[in-house]
Amino acid sequence: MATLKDVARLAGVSVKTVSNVVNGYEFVKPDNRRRVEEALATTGYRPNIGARNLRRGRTGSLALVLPELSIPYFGEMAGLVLEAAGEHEWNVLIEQTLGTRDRERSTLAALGPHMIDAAIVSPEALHARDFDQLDPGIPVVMLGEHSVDVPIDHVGIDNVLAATVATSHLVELGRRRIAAIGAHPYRGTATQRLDGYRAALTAAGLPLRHEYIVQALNYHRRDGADAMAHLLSLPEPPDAVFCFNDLLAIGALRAAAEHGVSVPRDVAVVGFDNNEESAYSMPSLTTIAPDKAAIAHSAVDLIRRRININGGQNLAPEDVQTPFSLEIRESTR
Amino acid sequence: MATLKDVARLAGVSVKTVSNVVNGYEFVKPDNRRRVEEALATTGYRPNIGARNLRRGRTGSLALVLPELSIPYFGEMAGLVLEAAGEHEWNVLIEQTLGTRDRERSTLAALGPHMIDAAIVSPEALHARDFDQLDPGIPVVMLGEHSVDVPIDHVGIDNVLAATVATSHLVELGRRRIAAIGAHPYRGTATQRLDGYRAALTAAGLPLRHEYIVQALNYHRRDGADAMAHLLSLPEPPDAVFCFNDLLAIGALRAAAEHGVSVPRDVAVVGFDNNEESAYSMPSLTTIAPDKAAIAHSAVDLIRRRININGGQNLAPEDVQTPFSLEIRESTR
DNA sequence: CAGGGTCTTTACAACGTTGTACCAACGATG
DNA sequence: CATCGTTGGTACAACGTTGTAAAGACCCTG
Repeated sequence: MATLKDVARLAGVSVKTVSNVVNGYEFVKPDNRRRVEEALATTGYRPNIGARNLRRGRTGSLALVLPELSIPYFGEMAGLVLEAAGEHEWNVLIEQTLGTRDRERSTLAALGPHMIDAAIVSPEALHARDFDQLDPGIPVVMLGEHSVDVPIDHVGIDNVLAATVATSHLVELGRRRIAAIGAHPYRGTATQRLDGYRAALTAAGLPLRHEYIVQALNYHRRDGADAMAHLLSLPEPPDAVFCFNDLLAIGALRAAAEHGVSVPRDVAVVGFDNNEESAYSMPSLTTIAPDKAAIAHSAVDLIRRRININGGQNLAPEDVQTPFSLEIRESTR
Repeated sequence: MATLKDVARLAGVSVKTVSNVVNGYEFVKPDNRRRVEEALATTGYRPNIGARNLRRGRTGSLALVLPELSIPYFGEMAGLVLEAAGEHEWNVLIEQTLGTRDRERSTLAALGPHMIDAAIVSPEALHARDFDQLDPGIPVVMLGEHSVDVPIDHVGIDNVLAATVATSHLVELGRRRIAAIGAHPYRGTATQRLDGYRAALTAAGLPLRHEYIVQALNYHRRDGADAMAHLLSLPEPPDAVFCFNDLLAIGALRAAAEHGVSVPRDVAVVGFDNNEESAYSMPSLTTIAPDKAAIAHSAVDLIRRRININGGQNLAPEDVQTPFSLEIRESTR
């Protein structure tokens, strides 16, 4: 593999002149520039990024920390973050935490300032004090989850509002026994979505019935199916269900079908996330559709802001709210 | 950020002795070792991976090149590759090609030997000669697609056999008008799956009807729906369909429902890939289930083999076939 | 043609790490 | 006591790049 030295020898100039040509430095004599460019071409020179970064003190990589790539929402988000980061010539190193606090913590701790310039974290089980682990010099943006006590940049939609919109939609359909699937003991977004659900019911003058609020410790399809089966076994089953993500909703659709309950006639279902699969489920799924591309771009922008503005240490943490919409499909039609 | 030098000064030893302690070198006096370890702890030293790799001549990263993370199959595969690579302390840099030959080629070319130790590539549109772009010093493993002319390691299932199994399953159900969705002008796996489909029909003494073979230029849900709609509009529509991936099949299920055609009664459907969503579709999808974890592990193993065995340059390219099974669900029951 | 500025190039050091070579102390051996 | 091998430690160079400082070439002005 050719190095600057090799190219310099071939072109008959110093190493630094080659470096200057490679980096687009202005003041190089046309004659030398030509010879260097020829030498670059014949050697097929490619800069050693590692060495460059060692010298420059940055790495050119971002870390993207998320629970699991096999979960559609995170797969889609990861793809968009890759694209957004690529526009600024960042490589992306993806780390999976599998949603456990242990792995989230150790990943945060292992994120040496040497491997990456910044991190985008989609936490699931982190506590506020876990962020102490993190090197203070490295900017972090949190996606989705919004741990209030941590002074860290954050991007996401207004979960309370979105949940209210979703629940109100069910109210407007004339449903009166509206359940929620996805309550969670300490997941922040779950709490916010539950708040929005409650707010919508209260605004509509509907009672809050605790038996209509079902926990889900994981947000997989199976959990949604189990929760729905439970709801349908109640003496007075709901006539609508708001699920805190699309996977839960997909599971709920299946459980409904297996119980011979028609969606949306007997039970209307709303999801959250707008996974690609939700447009094709049977029936297709009404869902809250966050603007995922906007989330990805905002996250990258927040990082650029902290990196470019001298250290960005004493910038106040920002909280960017990205738009969302309610995508109405067959499951509530 | 503390460096070896800082730790050495604090412990009152040379830089190299600290380096020796960090790297577990045996012959360090207990007394010094203790002092160094204390200094390491108080400074919170973390090795600069970039510098280490520059010195050692390796990067500690793999590239994973695939079409799109938002496609469930690749999301799931990426997650498994991350885990498999993590077991050997490799970081994974993911690059999306969006399935275009241009981006696949430029990604291959940009894969300097400096950023990564090796690459795992899941090509979609690459031609054999595109691999010339690649630095010969960097090991590559291809997933799925098997471009015959390229002397490169490869991991995947036996696509011809798997397609035969899928099609034969439909034959055994008593279906006689079996269609295939997913033919593709130059995608290798498509050709192989078509071969397997043809072989199964021939073995069963069924005629090959060209109107039952539908192209799909992309393998998304929409393409499957379009193809199915087309098939159902034929004067003699099929009574079974083998789709070359699960997304096509999911689309086909929806098109069938929209045409008032019952699955599996009127048309049985088989997919390929066993996406997680396929166990929850309505009806759930019979599908070829490759052992994805085995693919991920084999790919990482092939890379380790090439890297460990001195240069691995003159090792014959290996072709690892991983197991698969037929997962029978409602769509053929 | 001396003086000054602008362009152009270069040698050197440094980023943080590790391999190599070498030196020093030590106990054991002859 | 000279020699040797083992153990423990160090100085230095090198990985490939770029910032700094300084030197050289050039052109203008008076």
